[in-house]
Amino acid sequence: MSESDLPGSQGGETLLFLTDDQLRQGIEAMFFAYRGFTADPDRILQNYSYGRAHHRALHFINANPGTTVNNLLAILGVTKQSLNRVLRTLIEDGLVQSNVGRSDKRERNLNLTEKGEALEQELSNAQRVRMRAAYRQAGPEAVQGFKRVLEAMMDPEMRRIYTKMRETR
Amino acid sequence: MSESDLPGSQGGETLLFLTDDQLRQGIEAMFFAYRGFTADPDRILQNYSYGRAHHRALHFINANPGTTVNNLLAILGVTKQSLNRVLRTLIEDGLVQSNVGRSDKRERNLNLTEKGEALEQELSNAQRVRMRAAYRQAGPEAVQGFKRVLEAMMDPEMRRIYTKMRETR
DNA sequence: ATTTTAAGTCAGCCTTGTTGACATTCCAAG
DNA sequence: CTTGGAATGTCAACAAGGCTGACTTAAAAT
Repeated sequence: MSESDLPGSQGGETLLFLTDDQLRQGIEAMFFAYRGFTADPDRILQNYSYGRAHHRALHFINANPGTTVNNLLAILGVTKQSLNRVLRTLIEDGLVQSNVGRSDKRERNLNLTEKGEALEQELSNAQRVRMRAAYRQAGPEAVQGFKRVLEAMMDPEMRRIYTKMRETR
Repeated sequence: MSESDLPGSQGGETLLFLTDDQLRQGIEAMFFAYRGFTADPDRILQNYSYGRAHHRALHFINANPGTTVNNLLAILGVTKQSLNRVLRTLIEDGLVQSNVGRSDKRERNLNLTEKGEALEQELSNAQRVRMRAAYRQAGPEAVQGFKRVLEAMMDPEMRRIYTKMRETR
């Protein structure tokens, strides 16, 4: 309404889809989809009386074995007190192992134990099942686009971290 | 690793992109992108000492003028106690108006006041700026795919609500 | 007349985020 | 060798926003 009553397309750079309503739809799609995205792990976590924060820690320790606390803080974007609370219970419960760094003994290298890997697997399996179904339903080209838009939506620093992680895999 | 070493594409139904690593990348993309998605409104909300919950209420009242509390509960997927806490402050602060229903006097019809519309505009403007930039960067085909995957990721009931809202617009 | 529904409220609990203060350990620079 | 600063961890207190359970009021439906 407020812009772009322009009709037609000009191949790859249309403005047609940038009406406020189209953008609102995208916003709502993100909202509803994110709920689905977290629903399955959330259900599983209840059985262990853990929360989403525990899942995130498990996920990124698994993705970056031997990572330090500081690095994890940068990825998760929370305070160290917040992370520490979660990390402590995971260590106490024997899901995460924290080893003093070899070169710098102030640092802690974090790794999943077998038990930790098992839960991480259970959680990400559930999440992958939904992702796989969605990908299959939407088709390969859609998946390309999906990732392109999500990447463009990230804060630059997060995109940097995201890109680095996918490279070292 | 666990499936699909099949090479090549078969036009629209490949399995190539469904490796666990590809799926994990999608999961991480969702995580990092959602942070970007909420970052701008979150910053604004601090100035008013409101939270994300207030934003969601404002958004969906704006999108469904005259909606009832029950309807809003279904959309947001929270308990009425949770919603009521947020709604009460918005009504007290004069952002939302609650009117007894005409046909059914048990119901309350919720609408934004001018003040409420102003804040909703400020918030969704900030969010749209980022969406618009991301859309433009990714291109129109990508946006199509983005929405297709997100829709496929929703719980069926949420997809129903999402679809209905976009129709009545 | 009774039951059900919509809305609201009170109390209490949990998770997960925040600040601020402070201790410890240890690297590195002066 | 000492000292400054970085990395880690911990304590306390607090807030937002979820949750459950119990209960009231008003109005609609049966």
